[in-house]
Amino acid sequence: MKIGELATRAGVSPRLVRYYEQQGLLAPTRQANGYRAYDEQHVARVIRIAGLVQAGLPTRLVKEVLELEDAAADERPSCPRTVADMLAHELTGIEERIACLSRSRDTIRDYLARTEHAALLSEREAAPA
Amino acid sequence: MKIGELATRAGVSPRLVRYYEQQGLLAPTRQANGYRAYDEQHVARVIRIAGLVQAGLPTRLVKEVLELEDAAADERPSCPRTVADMLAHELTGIEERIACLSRSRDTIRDYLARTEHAALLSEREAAPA
DNA sequence: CTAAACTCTGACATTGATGTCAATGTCAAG
DNA sequence: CTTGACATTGACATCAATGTCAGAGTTTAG
Repeated sequence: MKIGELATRAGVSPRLVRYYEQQGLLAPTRQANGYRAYDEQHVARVIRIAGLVQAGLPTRLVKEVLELEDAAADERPSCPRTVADMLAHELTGIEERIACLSRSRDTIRDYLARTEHAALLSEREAAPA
Repeated sequence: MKIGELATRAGVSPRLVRYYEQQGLLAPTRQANGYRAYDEQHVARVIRIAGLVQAGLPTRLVKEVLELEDAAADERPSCPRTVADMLAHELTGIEERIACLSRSRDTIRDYLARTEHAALLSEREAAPA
């Protein structure tokens, strides 16, 4: 699959896909003509990348998380202490973000529930965005 | 309290505090000399703002969420349908971010647990950042 | 009183994530 | 073969979030 299809399926622009590649987050193969070639896994990966970036992680961090997932098959991955420290630190940051977002979610949810538009909440469940 | 103390206590730069004000997120009073004056609530608010921004919400959204919280005291707040729609939409976005971050959190957590540095996890609980 | 530390405003710089445009190549359909 | 859609690279533009600096006033410590 070429970049246009990938981008459409992942819901981003081709430009962004190239940017992610430039940041080392994506490594498509190339066809003889120089076109980038993607497969199904790349679609999922781009969606994941965009989600993390959207959630406030800098691409540098996204890269590390994805590398972890890639290496997740290893049973007992080796990991120098310094890297482990970094990850533990990042983990804390992520947990803080989750806590912050959860609070916002509750705020909005409660608010909608108390307005005359509570129906929107169940609507969303029926037909998720 | 003046901007310097506020900034220190909230863990951000004075510059950022002024920026948030400029974005309509903060409305300090002024002393006779023109200095901005803050109270305890402002400290919490700035921390909250920084957290939301850090978590990937644009200031425009942060503003709306905070306004909601401010008005949360109202029992049956009125809310035009269009605004409610917007909020419902944002709620979905926030939920997606939470899901994405949660997955990253699990990835990192599992990874650390499987390395020889699992101890870092419990360390963090003892002495949170 | 003076010097250091802080504040104000306003302008300019930067970084990260994207968009856009240009010049060129490729491919598929008519 | 030609035209239109899509690809490539690279440069430039933009927007939000911040940093930094300058010039001027204020406050506080010595």
